[in-house]
Amino acid sequence: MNTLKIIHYEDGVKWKSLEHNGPYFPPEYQPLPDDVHFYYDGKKMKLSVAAEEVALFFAQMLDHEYTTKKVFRENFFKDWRKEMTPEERSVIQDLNKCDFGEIHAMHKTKVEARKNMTKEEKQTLKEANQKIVDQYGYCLLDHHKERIGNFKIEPPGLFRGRGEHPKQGMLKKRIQPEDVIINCSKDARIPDPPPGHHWKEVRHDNTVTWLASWTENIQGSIKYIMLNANSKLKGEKDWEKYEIARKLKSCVDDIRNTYLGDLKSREMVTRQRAVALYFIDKLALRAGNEKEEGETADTVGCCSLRVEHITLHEQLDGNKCVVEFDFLGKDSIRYYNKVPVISKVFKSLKRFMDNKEPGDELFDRLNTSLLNKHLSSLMPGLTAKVFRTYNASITLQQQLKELSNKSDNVAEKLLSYNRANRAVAILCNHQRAPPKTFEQSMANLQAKIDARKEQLALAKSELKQAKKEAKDKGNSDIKLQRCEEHLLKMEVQATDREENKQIALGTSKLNYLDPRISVAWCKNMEVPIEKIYNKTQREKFAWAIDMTEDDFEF
DNA sequence: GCATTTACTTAGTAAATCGATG
DNA sequence: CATCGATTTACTAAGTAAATGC
Repeated sequence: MNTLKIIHYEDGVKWKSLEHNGPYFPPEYQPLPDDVHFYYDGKKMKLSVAAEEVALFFAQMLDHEYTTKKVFRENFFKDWRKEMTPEERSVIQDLNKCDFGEIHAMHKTKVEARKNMTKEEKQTLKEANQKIVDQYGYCLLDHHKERIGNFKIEPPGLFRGRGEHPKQGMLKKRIQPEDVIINCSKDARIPDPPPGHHWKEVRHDNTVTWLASWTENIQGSIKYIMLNANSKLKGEKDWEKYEIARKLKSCVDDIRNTYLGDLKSREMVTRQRAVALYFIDKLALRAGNEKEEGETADTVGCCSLRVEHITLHEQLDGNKCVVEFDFLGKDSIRYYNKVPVISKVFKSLKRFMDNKEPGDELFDRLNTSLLNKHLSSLMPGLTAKVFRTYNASITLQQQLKELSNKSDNVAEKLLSYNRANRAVAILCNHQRAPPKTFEQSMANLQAKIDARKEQLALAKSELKQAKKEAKDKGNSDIKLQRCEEHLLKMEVQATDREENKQIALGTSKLNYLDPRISVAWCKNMEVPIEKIYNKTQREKFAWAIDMTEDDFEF
């Protein structure tokens, strides 16, 4: 357990043998039935197959907010016109004159029909899907059968970037076998391309973990077919990640002293680096790589913060030296926080912002590469994101210790667990859109609680009466207890749900919290592991569930 | 006991990080 | 140093299962 890296093979080699059946391709486009029409400027118009397919992509999304956005509409229209025949192109010049109504209606009918399928039809469909999974969903890696995470080629459609993405609405093209690179071992059977097709390339690169790849046409980036999270390869990588974070725990005090000392440096780079590290450590900010302007939504992380993203307050809400953050991070999720900082950091920030305007970088001498180089010199394997893992996991461990009691019942223990989990999610700014039916379902639950309370009160008085008349057979006592338990459970549920309105627990659970902390907690608290990890999660964290004793400490 | 609502799971894929490459 | 490639992290939506009400 002391060696950090599991050395399986010589450097960089990920496997010795890899065999699979290639990716699964989405079905071909089925042209619209003859009674479904597209209209331009009020006139019926039969589209070519290529133009029709793209029209359907748009029509399918008509209920979505995307289709009301200017950028989305413009990008879509531009790309759609490229798919048209010259004749179509000369007619169709204005998206506002396009009537997708019938196509949209047809789509909705189809969705409805799928929902209303009989049990048998659903069963048939399920079996067909299972057949696809059986055929394409697994591979042999070093003679072990492993599940593939995403074995399907992404179907064509309209690009749905997050936030104000400049490329939203562009046509994501259909991928052909001729676009796909297959990776497998030399001695493996090469997967058959679909009939009449060939692969772009077959290579045998055992220094990577992917089975197939293609280049996507929106950003020109590469997409990969990779293993499921429960695979040995991914599991070991995950374990390594947490071991590095634990190693940070052992030297984090030194590192903190180092960057606090660096705040006094005469070198601008060093001071900027120190302040950035202070943020990354204290606030669990992401590194913040620079991004190409105009290619993606305007989002930032620590190193790419600009002056308009922070406001300095000498005094705010009774605190001194408060930094107010307001920026869009990964996935255009807003980060808003008011944080009291030490005065040296505050003064440095003021200096960094001198003579700068909105749009200028706060840390103009710093980038993630520089920062990570420095970090790796402090501890092998240390990068900016290790701080997030470390701070997330250590927070969970602390919170669990603080919040949970052995004497609590299971529902209360789980509330404590969720609260600890939530503290981490808040730290990492993992948000979700409040569920559309949140208010309603909250009101429903409250109504049920009230009803139960009433019932309980009634039952209590009845019991009293029964005891008085000495005709109680002892079983209404138990009934009452059950009723009380149920009420408590619902109240706990209500609290939990309310507190969780805008917070997503999944991301931290899956990616930041050392599962051994949770496994040890379950053992200690005598909570079944199934209560905190569902089947998928148990599979992913099988390594931790197997190896962890109740005395594990992160 | 069945239909409907609600909760939970899984799939899908975009968007980050970070080291390698030229 | 900028770009690229591989891998991890992220949220949303669709699908499915469970709970609930009639």
